[in-house]
Amino acid sequence: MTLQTLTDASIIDALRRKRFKATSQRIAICRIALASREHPTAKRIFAEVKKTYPTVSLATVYKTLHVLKQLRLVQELAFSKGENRFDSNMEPHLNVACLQCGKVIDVNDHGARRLILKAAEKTRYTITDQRFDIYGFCEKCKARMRLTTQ
Amino acid sequence: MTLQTLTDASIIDALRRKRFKATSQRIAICRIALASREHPTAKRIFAEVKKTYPTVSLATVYKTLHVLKQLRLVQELAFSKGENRFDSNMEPHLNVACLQCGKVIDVNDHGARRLILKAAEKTRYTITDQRFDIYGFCEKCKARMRLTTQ
DNA sequence: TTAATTGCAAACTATTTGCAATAGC
DNA sequence: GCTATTGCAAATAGTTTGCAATTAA
Repeated sequence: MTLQTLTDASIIDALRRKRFKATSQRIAICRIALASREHPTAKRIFAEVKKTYPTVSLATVYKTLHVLKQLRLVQELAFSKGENRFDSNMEPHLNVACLQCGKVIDVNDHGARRLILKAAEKTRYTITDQRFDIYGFCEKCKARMRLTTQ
Repeated sequence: MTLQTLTDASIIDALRRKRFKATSQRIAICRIALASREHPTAKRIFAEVKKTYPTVSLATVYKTLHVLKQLRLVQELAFSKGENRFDSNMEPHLNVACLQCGKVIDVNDHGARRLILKAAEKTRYTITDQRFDIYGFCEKCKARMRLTTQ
């Protein structure tokens, strides 16, 4: 499923296929989580859903994100500090993250796929998922740091 | 610094160069954290250090691991559930992890380095670190699963 | 001598869980 | 109608912090 075909109908469908109830809260949370390319945190999604669904709870957001993981529609990315983030890009890709501002850029590169094949070959593991993170400093933060240290 | 040259003297040296005090607890924790290839958790390191240093505290282990991160001698790997793990292999490599038993195999592959260069080029980020995780099922667990489902 | 570090306990934060009320199927 | 799900509050787990006593430099 790609971003273009992501309608409420397709969300309801994906939920029902695995016998999950398509509640209105769930549909709203799924819509936001799956449409975002910003690798949002649970709290960020919560804040977004509240705009149209003021009574929703953070616990429901967490529970729905767990459902989306089971449906293999999102991946949870844990970091050594702060909250986890959720990524709806399930294709092998690179997350290039800024250590200063937290901005994450997705880079699609065939090298990622090639690396997975090689790892499978060398280890004889059956591969199901992957996470390629690259950490550093984005252009904006680099410029800002140059200014503050002069 | 490689595993072969990792002596107490070199640990003390690395600490002092950055003006950290070389306490006996720190040396013991560093020795264990840097020698391990098992991506240990803080608790695992704590249990190991206690064998020779029964009065050490978990807080000191965490503080020392933070020092090792500052020295760029270990990397902290967070997962969406459970404790973080610490990896003393600082070269670009793949962590091939079994989702069933948790076993992690390091795979050194030049493709990893190539991917970092490409990401830097495309995003203009200055890259400092990376983490390449591949998840799946190891041969042993696959065999075990075939047996239990038959 | 003095400033950093230790070990304890308490604090903190992100996430999960139990449960009565509610809503989908 | 039955069962899953919601939203609240409380619990949990991992990690961090404050502080008096101790130790390295």
